[in-house]
Amino acid sequence: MNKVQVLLVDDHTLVRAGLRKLLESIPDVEVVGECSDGLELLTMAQTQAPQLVLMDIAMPGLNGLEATARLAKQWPAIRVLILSMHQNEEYVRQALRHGAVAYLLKDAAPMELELALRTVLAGGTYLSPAVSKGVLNDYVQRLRSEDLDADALTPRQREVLQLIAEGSSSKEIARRLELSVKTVETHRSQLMKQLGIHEVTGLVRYAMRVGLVRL
Amino acid sequence: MNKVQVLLVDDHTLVRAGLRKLLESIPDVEVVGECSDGLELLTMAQTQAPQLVLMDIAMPGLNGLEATARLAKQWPAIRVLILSMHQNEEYVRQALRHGAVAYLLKDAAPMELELALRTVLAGGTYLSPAVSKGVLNDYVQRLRSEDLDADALTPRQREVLQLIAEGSSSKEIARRLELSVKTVETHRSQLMKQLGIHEVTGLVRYAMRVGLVRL
DNA sequence: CAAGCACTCAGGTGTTTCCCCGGCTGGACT
DNA sequence: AGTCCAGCCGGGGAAACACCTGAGTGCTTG
Repeated sequence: MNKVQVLLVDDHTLVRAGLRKLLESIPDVEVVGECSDGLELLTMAQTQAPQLVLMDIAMPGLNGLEATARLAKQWPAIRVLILSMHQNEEYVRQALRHGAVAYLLKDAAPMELELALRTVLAGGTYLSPAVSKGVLNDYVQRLRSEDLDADALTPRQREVLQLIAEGSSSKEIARRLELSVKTVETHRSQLMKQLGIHEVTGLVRYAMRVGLVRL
Repeated sequence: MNKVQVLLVDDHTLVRAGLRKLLESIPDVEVVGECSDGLELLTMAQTQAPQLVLMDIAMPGLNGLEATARLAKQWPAIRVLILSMHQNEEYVRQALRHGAVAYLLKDAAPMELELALRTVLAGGTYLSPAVSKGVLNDYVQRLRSEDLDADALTPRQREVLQLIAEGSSSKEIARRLELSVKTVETHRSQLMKQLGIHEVTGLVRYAMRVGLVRL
């Protein structure tokens, strides 16, 4: 049975050494190389052809996020596990967006590393608990804040708002709802006044926040 | 030390009895009443004044979701834990939106109940692992699907699109970016042509999908 | 070097919004 | 009976937008 070949990327030598030990303590894992920055990774990825890359996010030169993006473009088969100190949600978003399949916090429990590895190899995505908790809370928070203000609207207003947010012009809305264009415009104005919003774009964002339209 | 007073709502007598046993096996928990539907709950909430309500989602008459919403309006201090067979994401959304603080699957491990209770009493929100996993996957999925098409845009276009989606008019954008209004309008047109979108609203939705602007 | 592309700007035309004003109905709650 | 409010409709005008053609710059890439 083949071992999983992992490439290690971190600018701190000592950290790298520690991670290597940790990785090698996991059965079926083989560290095939180490790099100290993103550029080095890009060349080494070619020669070593690892299945996995475990990479720090903060590095001089080409940082982990950028490196992930480029790697994903050139060798999409290589899975990237991001290692980071911050559970900053923006970083997480960026990482995932750039194709990372895991986001591990540096203060995670050692066995998390193995867990993440296994999850990733099984085709999944792993986020450190603290991170995923943040994501979940965000999600919940958003849902919570919704209908509180959404029921400030009358049924008709909701209906019109939804059509607006879906991209219909006043004329189209009038046709669909069998109303006069003027009436639709009145609803529009009312909506804007009540919500304190003065552009269509704001209406769309509002409609999405309250769940009237999906992404 | 006072016990936590819990009200149990489920239309199946046997299920109710089982849950009661389960709850009573948890220290510091006291079941102060049982109801078989939402309407009954609304009256009993008054007389029993429980801190917690553990409620099935599927019930004749007033279902769990509706009941949660009404309860939240009248007695916002009472925390509702939803019990459900389905991990249907829409149900979860609805439940949370209506003010539920937990969403438990009926096939969860018994100790999950205690865990959920403690989490909720500590002011948190609890979702069964299978549920939160779904939520997370959704989140990740969305982020993934994004930049695939987002990098079809040039930096300038992204910049303009973001400002549009944030509610700026062409004039404002021109001022901020120190461009002519005409140039901004050109970018607008280009964006629309490239993306096959013909209204501002569509641009906003697109911008949100690709994560250029937040809700 | 030529081609391609991002980016810049302009003129012009028709449409759509946005916001102001006004008025009329019917149902609900007091 | 009176008031409140959702819903309906209109005129009119300034601003913004959508769509078009055309054009000049500079950088990159084959």
